[in-house]
Amino acid sequence: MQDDTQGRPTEASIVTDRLREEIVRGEFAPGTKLKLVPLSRRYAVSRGPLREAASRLAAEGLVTIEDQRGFRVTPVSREDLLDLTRTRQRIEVIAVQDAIANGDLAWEGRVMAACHVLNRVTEHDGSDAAHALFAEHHHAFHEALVSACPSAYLLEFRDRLYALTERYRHLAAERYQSLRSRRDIVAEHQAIADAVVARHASEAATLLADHLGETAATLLDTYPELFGAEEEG
Amino acid sequence: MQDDTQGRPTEASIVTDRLREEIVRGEFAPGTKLKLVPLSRRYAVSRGPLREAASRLAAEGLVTIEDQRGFRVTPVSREDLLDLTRTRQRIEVIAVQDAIANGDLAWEGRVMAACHVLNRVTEHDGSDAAHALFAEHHHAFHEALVSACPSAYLLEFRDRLYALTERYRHLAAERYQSLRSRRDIVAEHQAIADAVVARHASEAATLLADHLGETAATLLDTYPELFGAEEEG
DNA sequence: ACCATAAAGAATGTCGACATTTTTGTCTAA
DNA sequence: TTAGACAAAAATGTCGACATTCTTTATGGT
Repeated sequence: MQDDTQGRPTEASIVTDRLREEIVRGEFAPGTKLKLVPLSRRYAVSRGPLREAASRLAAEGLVTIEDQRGFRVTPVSREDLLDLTRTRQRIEVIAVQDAIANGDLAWEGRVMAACHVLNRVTEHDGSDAAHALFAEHHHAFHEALVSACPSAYLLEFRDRLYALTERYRHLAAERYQSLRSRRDIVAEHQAIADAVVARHASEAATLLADHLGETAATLLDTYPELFGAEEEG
Repeated sequence: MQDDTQGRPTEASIVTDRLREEIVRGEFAPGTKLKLVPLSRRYAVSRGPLREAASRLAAEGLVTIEDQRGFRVTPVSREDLLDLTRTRQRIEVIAVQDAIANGDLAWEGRVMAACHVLNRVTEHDGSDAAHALFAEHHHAFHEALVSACPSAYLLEFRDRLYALTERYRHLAAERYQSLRSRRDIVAEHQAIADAVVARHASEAATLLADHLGETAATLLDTYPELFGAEEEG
């Protein structure tokens, strides 16, 4: 839990954010040991702040602590992705229904705006920049959907689950250049946005849950061999 | 996320558990600054492991980080308790329904056993020891209820919410000696256990949600003045 | 060839010290 | 009396060094 009204952030906080982002981007293989000396060179900080960062990320589920053996990027597995997806479906459904019940007009605007931008930006080419842009706006869209949910606890949990899922996406996308399925992503997003703005709660819930489920299913049966035991780092 | 198969735990892990327990027990007033030098004396460790512990607890919501200003016990408020309770109702309801759908006979046994023990131990007197015993078995009972839920993510989130709620309970109980309401706690617990074991999912959900809601309501309107701005430490 | 054992190397965990920032306390001026 | 500025004190954040533990490699026996 971090305060918003902050002056200079601490090195530990900075490195936490950087490390989180790099893990989510899949730049460390799952199960990789987070060796503090190399990392301290990479980030130009000592091991102290790094330990803090790893400790925080451990509580978020991205890092695993093995006492006396240091830190490790949390492994991935088929079972974990299934549980993650199922949980995310449940949480996001609650959050979006909360948002539908509580959202005002400005919220509707944010949803439509984010959806529009996302549609225009959805994987025009396969470049890295395009993928990053997609990831950014995809995140913004899903964030907008639930942004009218009044529960801070629910939203925070949702954020964590989102980050964990993103890692799976990036891991798959990184290894297999083009992560494109036969789904019409634009149509899915548009349908969700429409249902949400029309305040059709149960329809929105179904669409959103299916959307999340489809993503996981695509990952799983397109790249089934990806999620087994992972090698050392 | 901590591994189970561990040899000697690290000082940071030990102190994390101790600090968490003390905060949950309400031994630090909400909003209190966690001054590291006094704490390092108290736990006989240096400030390094303490910073790690505080960092981990921050991700659990028990501690708040203010960069360059150190750590602080997360404040309490009426709004926070309401959000916490509402979220907990939703999460626990899902978890218990999962458990009902997936639990086997051994799980039923665990529920009945924990309920029985809890009934026999429910606040016989007002002593500290009795209260601690009640807290322990109350925790065990609610844990047993959801122990057949197969989702690790859901259970972990539930644990966090439970700990946060426990802090409110202890804070109120600490200040006001006898935390006894007109509720028949034993009957409530028994009804939940019965519904759960009978696999009456929606009835169990209602009973459980009401149980949690009642607890929060009791805290709020018995001790309304407790949850405002808290003093410095 | 294989396993157990032992030594060497590497990485972690912890501490104490230093620099910087925040906080406290005091004094002055309006 | 209050507000603001300045100095002193305290607390934080960060680093580098030491001891311990884990890991790897080498060694020797069966």
